[in-house]
Amino acid sequence: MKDDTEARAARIPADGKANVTGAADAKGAAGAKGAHVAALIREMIIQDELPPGAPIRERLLAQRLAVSRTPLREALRILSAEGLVELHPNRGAVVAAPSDQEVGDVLRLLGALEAYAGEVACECATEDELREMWALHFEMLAAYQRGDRLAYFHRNQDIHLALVRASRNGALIAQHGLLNARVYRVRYVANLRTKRWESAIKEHEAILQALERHDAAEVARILRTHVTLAWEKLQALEQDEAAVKPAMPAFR
Amino acid sequence: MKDDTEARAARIPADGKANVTGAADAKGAAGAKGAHVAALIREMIIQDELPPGAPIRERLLAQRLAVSRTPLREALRILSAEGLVELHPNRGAVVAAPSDQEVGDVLRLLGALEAYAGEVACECATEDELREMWALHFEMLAAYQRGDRLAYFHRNQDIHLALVRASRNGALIAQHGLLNARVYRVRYVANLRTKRWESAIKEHEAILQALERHDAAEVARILRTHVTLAWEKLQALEQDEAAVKPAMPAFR
DNA sequence: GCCTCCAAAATGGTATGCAAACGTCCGGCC
DNA sequence: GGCCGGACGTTTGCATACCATTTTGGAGGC
Repeated sequence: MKDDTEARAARIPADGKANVTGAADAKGAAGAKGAHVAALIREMIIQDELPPGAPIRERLLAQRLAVSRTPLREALRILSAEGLVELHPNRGAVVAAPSDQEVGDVLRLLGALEAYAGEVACECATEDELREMWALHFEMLAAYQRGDRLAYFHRNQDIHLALVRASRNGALIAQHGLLNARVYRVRYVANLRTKRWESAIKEHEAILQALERHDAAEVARILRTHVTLAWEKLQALEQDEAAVKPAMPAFR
Repeated sequence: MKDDTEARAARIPADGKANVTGAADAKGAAGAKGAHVAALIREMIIQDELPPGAPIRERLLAQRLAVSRTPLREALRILSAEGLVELHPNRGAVVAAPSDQEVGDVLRLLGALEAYAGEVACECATEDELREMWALHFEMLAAYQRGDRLAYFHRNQDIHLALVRASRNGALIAQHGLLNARVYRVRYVANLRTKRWESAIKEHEAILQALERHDAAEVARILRTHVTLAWEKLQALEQDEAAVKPAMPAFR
């Protein structure tokens, strides 16, 4: 078996080809090979080809990506700064496996960021931007009607991305993209497993309506909790499962 | 003249030795030589030894830091991800020289982050943490009385750092540290040049009092604007100067 | 049978060498 | 005199080779 990752079940398909999270590599972010390799590995991590906790063997991965170890190592340093991999000195790199605590921290932070973005967007979003958000919202509704959870998830992400972009704050957009990449996989899984389609749609509608009303406080209020809700529901769900089967080993 | 940076006037002295910004290198942040070099360069940038816009010559800087080019290049990739240097493919690296727009973006984002941290701290800050913040506040007052702008600036930073830490959100603390590093120098200069000592102190008092009252909304409201105020005042000041001497070349 | 210690293999870390790209400078040409 | 073009030097980018550290397998002793 040459490519053992092919067998993984939890593979996350992306309907686009790359830059799934909208991680906007800022202006001077480099265009060297190392940055390109970093993007490749980032996608591999997000799509669960490199699952959390997996050790990264430099020589192996380098020859799989058909590059030398030097650019690969540069890529790992970049991803480490982004929080997607953990570097253990003299002991190699592993794909970051954030604890529940850390995931919660990042999600709460994301919620605060989006809330702020929403407040700013209330003041400065254009008609076109609002229209585009509504369009994405309806595409999301369409995916909901068809039961297409993947498309639903991506339109959902697109809406949040559009909202953040409407803030016109480059630093905010970049930070949001980075943090989003760190929890992308968790949110995807949470989206698949929880049953809260309807409430999320209602919240989105409320957000967009509040945006049109320029009701910044309301936008912020909803976004704060909206971002973390799916995850909290998933945690509750897992606790229930754990209560049913307490003998399950700590597999995380 | 061998070391031309020695002659710079705007050198920023740090009374501690390192980690001036409290940039908390997160858990798995690597302990290899590359990360160490990155920390060195970060300090050099923050302390204005490497001024914004300065090109970074790999061989030169490598031998000055007594390391080879490989770890130095890794360090540059890290700093690029942090937004402190810009990498131009095949054309080298330069110290990031953020535009006024970008500085404003980062500062507004920082304000939003601290506001959120303040809200959380309202709920979960301990008595000890509050006492420590008051202690730092009084140290800041002492520096104010002595006219020691450097100590004042550092105690000021310490207070904000303590506030963010009180949020107990690792991701928030880390992001705050990174963003803070990007505007550290600007804020230092703004602190030196503007005359708003008193109002800043009043605001800090109001923040701490609101914290004790668990008045999250008030804490957030003040912090939002507090962070950007010094910078805005500096911009107004520079515009006045520009109005007086309009013939000044575009020197930043 | 288990623990400990040692050695060898593998892995990450660093340094250096080579190739390609960019900027610059000088000379020729219009 | 000004402009264009080519050659040179410098600098970055990548790859490979070497070194240090860790880990793992096994053999010996308790």
